[in-house]
Amino acid sequence: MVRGVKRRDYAQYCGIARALELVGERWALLVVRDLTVRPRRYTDLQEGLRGIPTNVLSTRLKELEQAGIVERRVAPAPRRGVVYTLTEVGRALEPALIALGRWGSSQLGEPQPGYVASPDGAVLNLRGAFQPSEAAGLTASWELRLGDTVIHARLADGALTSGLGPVEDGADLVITARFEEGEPPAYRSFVKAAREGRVDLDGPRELFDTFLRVFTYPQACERDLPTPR
Amino acid sequence: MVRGVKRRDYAQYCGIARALELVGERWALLVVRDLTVRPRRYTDLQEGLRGIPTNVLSTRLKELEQAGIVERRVAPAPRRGVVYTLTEVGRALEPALIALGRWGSSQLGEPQPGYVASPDGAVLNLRGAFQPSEAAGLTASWELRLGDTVIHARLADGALTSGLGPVEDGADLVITARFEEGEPPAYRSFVKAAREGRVDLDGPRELFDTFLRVFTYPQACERDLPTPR
DNA sequence: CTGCATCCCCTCAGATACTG
DNA sequence: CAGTATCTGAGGGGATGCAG
Repeated sequence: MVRGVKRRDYAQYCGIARALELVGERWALLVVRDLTVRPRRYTDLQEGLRGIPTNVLSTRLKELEQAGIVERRVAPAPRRGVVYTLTEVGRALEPALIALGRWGSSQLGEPQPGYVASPDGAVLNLRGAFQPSEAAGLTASWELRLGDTVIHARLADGALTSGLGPVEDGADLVITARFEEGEPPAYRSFVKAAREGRVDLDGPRELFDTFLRVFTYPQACERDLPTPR
Repeated sequence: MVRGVKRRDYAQYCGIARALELVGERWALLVVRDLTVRPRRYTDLQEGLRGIPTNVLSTRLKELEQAGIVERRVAPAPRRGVVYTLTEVGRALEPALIALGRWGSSQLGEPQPGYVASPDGAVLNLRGAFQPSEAAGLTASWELRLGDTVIHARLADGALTSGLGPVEDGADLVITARFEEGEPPAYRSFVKAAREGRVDLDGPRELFDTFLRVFTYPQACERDLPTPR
């Protein structure tokens, strides 16, 4: 073992290797994903990341805090407790998350039984599906309803803001997905439903076509999930 | 354990989670990084990823091939052997690699003793440093010499092509870094040398300033910088 | 309740030796 | 050159305990 090199380091002076050292551990980027959308408490994260062992979540949060990516704060009077947020450094990971989500979405097969979908994941996948070139100059707002999950997307002269919850002062178009049995409330499922016409619209129909152009991409590289060995 | 969910899966119907299932294992994205720049043999990869255990490299390559990211081919007559390349799906990971590298570069400290730098990593980090807005409409070519590593970058009306080796029919400007003792031939070290004037130029000086504008981003702890000759 | 810490178990990574 | 075989230990998965 060379001096100055911790065992789990890659020992490469490279941005990609450094990124993987900091957020390459298991579950780490999913923690960042959820915190990118909104601040969360420990138990919120446990729910959004269903299946994460409590000791792993605890360890990741400490490591991410140590790395200056996550901030741990004690919440004020009503609903006291601990709230985790991203630092500026942590928020700077969003482009990487979006790029990974863009690629991974193209590699999603059919939802497996037992698969879940977190609202935070849906927001990030929406942002990954966004096609700026199709949105140039547009101004409009949409409200997407994926089961209990409500997402807003607003274009102001082609610039996107998006997040959880409804659009303030009403969306131009509300799109409610009619999910089938067992279909998780993921963004990908929402797009599938929209393409197949399994949606209810409240607003001008042409804005629905605009939505499909601006917030989806051709699912060229589709493939099935590998069969368990 | 729920049916249909392998133990190491995240069991989330989310593009980011899917990406991490496919390329989130240790060393996996670094293998893809090296293959993004050029096809490589097994031993090439071992050298570029110094420190990777041979059984892990072997396992990762099989997994990546299984996932349709990497292709294994037997090379033709001269220099027979096995050559690994990326598939279309694998090449589609480049934006994610670049985004991760951009972020990770901002988190790189001083090079630790024992750290190495692969030529392939330098190319990807160059692409991550590229600022399209600063390059709009520009046409020019640079050759960067980082020790034994030679990188070319060519702008054609603002569009970048880059890779290893010199520019065909000569670069407009050749920039040779004068590295200090122990400084690894990484892109970040090259930028540092350039900013501190530790470079030799062969070509018009104004193209050097253009290079700094187009291929670097502000890094922490910037100070007044001496001008190179 | 929330926010962890501790336990055991087992998988996978690290290191090294060896082979078609 | 392109891996396989084997051993060991770190770290993740899962259940449980417990303090504020």
